[in-house]
Amino acid sequence: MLHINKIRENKEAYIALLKVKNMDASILFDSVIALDDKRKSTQQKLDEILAKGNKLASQIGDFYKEGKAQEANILKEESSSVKDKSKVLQKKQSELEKKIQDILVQIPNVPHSSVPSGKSDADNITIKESGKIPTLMSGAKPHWELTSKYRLIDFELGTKITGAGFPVYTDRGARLQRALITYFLDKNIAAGYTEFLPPHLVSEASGFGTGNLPDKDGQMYHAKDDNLFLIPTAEVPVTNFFRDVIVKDFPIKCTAYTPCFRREAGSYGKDVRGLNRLHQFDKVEIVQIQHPDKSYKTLDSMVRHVSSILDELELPYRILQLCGGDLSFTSALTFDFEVYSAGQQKWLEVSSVSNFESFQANRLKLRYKDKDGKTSLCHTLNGSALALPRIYAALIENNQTPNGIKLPKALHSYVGFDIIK
RNA sequence: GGAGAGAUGGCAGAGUGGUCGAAUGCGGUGGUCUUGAAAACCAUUGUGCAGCAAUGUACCGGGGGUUCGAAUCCCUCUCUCUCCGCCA
Repeated sequence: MLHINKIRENKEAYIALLKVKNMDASILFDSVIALDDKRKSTQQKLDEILAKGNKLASQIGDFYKEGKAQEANILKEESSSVKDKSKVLQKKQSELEKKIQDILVQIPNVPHSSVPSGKSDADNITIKESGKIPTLMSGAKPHWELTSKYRLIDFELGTKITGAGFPVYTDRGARLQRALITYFLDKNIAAGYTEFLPPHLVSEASGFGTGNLPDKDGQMYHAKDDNLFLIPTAEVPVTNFFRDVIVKDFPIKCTAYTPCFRREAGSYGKDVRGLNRLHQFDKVEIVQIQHPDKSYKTLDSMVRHVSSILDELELPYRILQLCGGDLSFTSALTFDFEVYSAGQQKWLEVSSVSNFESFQANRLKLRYKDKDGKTSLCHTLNGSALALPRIYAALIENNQTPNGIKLPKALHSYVGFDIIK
């Protein structure tokens, strides 16, 4: 959520920038500023009336102490009428506040000035390509055939016990999954992140804190009896650690492994085969809370960090800068990582690293104190490091040989074997 | 699941109708002292909104009510703790 004062200060610039997100904000901005003007003047009137009421009340108290009941009674009447007036204004005020809030939550984050315009993912800009796209042996297979050939994942068993999109990892397949989780966490810890293992269900309040509720509630699984939601990403619990917090030292760096649960309502068709799109998958997330002056440096460092992991896994990947049309509601600047999965000859998104600036922090009331003792909103950033299923898919597809699947060196000590035969 | 207790500032903890935005202690910050540090002592130390400021106003878990006046009384919701039961 944008802060009203920032909209006031940067109105024209924001309107121009939001055009990159294919949005015309001028009418919304004008109406929200007009409402806020009204809110301010109402607040002033209300404060005056309340001040009067407070004065009267204490005068009445004094009269009683002095035993002047009659004088007190006269003031009581006056006080009552003041109270009636204040009630009217208070109601008006809270209506104004609600209207303002209703508009503000509709406005997406302002994109960073470097974000290219564009309508869809087709307009994203490739800013880096790394690694060689492998030429596979003849008869190379997509991962859903490999997982069954080497008995790594049992999709049917998952369907039997739960439903489609809930795979069962078996034997070496399970060990590979667990190894990847540990490996990613270790890489993140080595980069200075502190590991957390948060709950996998969150309250409604947390859902609001990260903006998953009320807009995207159809995407989360809901345990209705207890009104808890299964997390769609570790970002939800971890970011909510910092709800109503005043930060003392920057940066705060968190990493967390969690399973992620997504209903994926409305998505169907091509991309759902194998590991490409699941209802439950594992992901290791990185989150940073940073001073506004440093958040873009931090974003770069997070991009480099994710790159270094993919380098070490010897996976070919490319980094895309998302165009305005593909940028999420909350993000100011996002880099997507895609790995090339040679068996299906496709680029698969495995990470999305974003700077949300103060957009999330405003809703969370996540602030810091500057040197003058003023409180200001922090910047929040997050990214996947990394999402497991598509990494898994690319790893086994790209490394398939006639003799089996050869795992990259970095994983040997984690998995306990170097080839899957 | 049954019974009870509670929710106050960064933390601990007083306050049961009117100088309470809130005692006191701890912690934090600044200072005095010291070669330096510790100790001691002094001062300072919540957040939002409006205002250039002075200041005003709101906030004692959330919402509602009683009253001229509520942290304090009433209703309601949420959460936490203790005991019992069940249980990984």
